[in-house]
Amino acid sequence: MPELPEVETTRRGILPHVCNKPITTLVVREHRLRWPVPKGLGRHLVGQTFSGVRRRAKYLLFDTAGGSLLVHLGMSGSLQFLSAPRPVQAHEHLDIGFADGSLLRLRDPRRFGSVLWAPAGAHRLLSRLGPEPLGEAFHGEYLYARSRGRRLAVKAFLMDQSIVVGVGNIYASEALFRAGIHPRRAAGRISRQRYQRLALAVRETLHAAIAAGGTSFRDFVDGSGKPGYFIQELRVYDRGGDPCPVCGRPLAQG
DNA sequence: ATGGTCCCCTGACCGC
DNA sequence: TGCGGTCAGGGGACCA
Repeated sequence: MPELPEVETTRRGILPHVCNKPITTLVVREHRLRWPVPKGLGRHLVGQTFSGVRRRAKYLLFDTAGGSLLVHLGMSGSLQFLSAPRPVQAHEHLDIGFADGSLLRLRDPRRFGSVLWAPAGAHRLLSRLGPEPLGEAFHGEYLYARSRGRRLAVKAFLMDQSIVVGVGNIYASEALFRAGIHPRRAAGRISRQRYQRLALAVRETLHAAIAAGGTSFRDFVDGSGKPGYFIQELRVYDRGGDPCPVCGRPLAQG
């Protein structure tokens, strides 16, 4: 499931291939994603070029002169750049074709992803997002302040995209483990000092995952079809029952 | 405002 | 080997 490192890996993989090339076609084979793919999307894209590809939270924004294509990979989505067309396989729902014959193809078996249009780069879905975990606004003091009075589990708190973006199940588990915080502890009952360790652990975990090209759990591949290798570095995610890397006792589920 | 539940969907997994 | 049931999982919508 693509979280921040996987989305960032995707962005870096396709960025050199899709910018400043005239868009000639949009083919939508399946409109039924998380939200319907907008009918008028082709009118926004065809004849334009992408001037850049940005990431905000787990969203990719493909910028054009008139607005941005907004792509979320959901649980099972991946984008692949193809230098020439190749036969369409199952779950390959959408192609953006360029003048040189190359194309960008979206595959998403579970269709929890979304492809939307954001006029002027703004969209309702982007408006309530918290700070980027690798940016300056995210730090221990921030987490401490936002968590006061909150009774939900710290893991759910960390996965709340209005608190901090990009952290999902995998990296929440890993960061909490690295910080030595139990995932079910109430967010409001964790000390300032521990939140400082947690903020650091989130940053370190995400940086390491990006450096490894993301985590290929199930079937994540980057923009050129290559898997990521961070799965080899996961210490606790999906390892319920395995021995704890620190104390040797069996890890609990979730 | 907060927190809990439901739902979208497919593939993996399990028991028979 | 085949088949039906169950469940995960991002995150918005909805409800108490």
